[in-house]
Amino acid sequence: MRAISRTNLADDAVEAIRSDILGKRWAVGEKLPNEASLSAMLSVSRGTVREAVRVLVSQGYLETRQGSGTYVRATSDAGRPLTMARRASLRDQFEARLALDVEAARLTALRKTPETVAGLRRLLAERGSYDGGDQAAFIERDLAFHKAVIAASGNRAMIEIYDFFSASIADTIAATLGKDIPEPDMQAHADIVDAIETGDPDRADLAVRRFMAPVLAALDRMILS
Amino acid sequence: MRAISRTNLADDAVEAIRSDILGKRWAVGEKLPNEASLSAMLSVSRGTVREAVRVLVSQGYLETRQGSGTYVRATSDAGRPLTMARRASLRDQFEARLALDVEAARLTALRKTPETVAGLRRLLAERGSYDGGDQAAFIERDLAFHKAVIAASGNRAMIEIYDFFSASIADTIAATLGKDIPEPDMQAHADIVDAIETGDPDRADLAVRRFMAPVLAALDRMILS
DNA sequence: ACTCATAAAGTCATCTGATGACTTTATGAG
DNA sequence: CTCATAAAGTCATCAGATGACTTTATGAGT
Repeated sequence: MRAISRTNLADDAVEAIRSDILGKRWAVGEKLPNEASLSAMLSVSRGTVREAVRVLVSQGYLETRQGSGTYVRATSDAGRPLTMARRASLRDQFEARLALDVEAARLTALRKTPETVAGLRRLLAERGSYDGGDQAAFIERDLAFHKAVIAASGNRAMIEIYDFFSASIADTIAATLGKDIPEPDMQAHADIVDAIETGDPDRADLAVRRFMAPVLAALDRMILS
Repeated sequence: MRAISRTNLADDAVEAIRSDILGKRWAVGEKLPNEASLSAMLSVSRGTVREAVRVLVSQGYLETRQGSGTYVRATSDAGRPLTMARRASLRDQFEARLALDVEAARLTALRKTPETVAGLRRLLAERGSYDGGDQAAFIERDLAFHKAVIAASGNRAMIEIYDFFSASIADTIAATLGKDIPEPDMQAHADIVDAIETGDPDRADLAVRRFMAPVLAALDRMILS
């Protein structure tokens, strides 16, 4: 079955370069390697590099100057194309995420393979439990797990929406709150994977809701206080 | 130093093709001439055509299928500035909508007031049943009802996401399929309102899923055929 | 006639190589 | 030291070829 067959070099190149841009590999105004170098770095032809670069130019990330080079115009997609639900409250954003998390878990349960389940368990092991150390890193590992559940559903629309939200939320959380948000424990995470493994969408649904309930409750307390 | 230095064939090609799309030269779902033909029509090389087409794909106007051709995905730029999940398949988009519909119904059930329920009943009455008349108008009335359910949840994030999808999907549905998609009947709609009125989120959840099931089944049949 | 596996044709995906246009840098005469 | 000019670097565009995938045409077998 198809699911996440990315068979498209140019799109891969777009994401690779965009990722480097968002990761501040090059500063704003800085020049990228020339087309031949990018071609070698990404192991694709120069024509494919050009297709990728032109997409990023059309999206405002890059700028090309003939005879000179290709330059970074923006290292963040903040103000850019998605003026969306960013102004929505944190509570609203979490609820939207919950909607995606639940449905993705249901779909993943229906479409799971032994490989996807094994992959989720591996990510969960890598995530570990929060030991009070680097919080940002832990949140990142945690998000990686949840994004993997979405990805396993094979639904591109949900993947993209979730990506948008996770970036936005990570932003908000990091800056405004820090603590006070209860981190669902290992067992709650494992329950989701177990439910997916059974292939029962209703169980997967329930596991995700149980997982998110404490977080939403904590948000309500913060809003009321 | 000119600001309007149009000396860029690929950008010219993008605008030429986009203009033809917005001008409805090709309907949604219709196939464009192949790359060689476009190359000849625009008097540019095939590589330049590919760069232009890829930009339009990234912006949600077109869709390419290897071995088959390039197809129009949307003939309007209404939904901008969300360049997001437009490339997802129709099935994926419906699944994402289902996720929002279900969660919104749950939240609405929890937060309902007599006024919101009355408002939904009124919209449902206005919608009526499909009598074989103006299809676009009916779809619009139908969407109005579902958007009202989302709106009643009070969740701004979901409202905005839903708006984005409904524009995109209305586009696609109207042009590509027309019939063959079963329209859930009056009773299924009424069941949702009834479930919301009870205030039981699980019942609301179930009512929405029952409502959408036939549509998804129909989509599967179309995909398989 | 009808079904269905298979061949053939059509189309996008990608690579390689080459030429032109424009910009930046190096050069050297004055 | 200045500055016109050559040289080098880089993007813009084209042409041709091969591979991968999809759609359509074909024809044997029933």
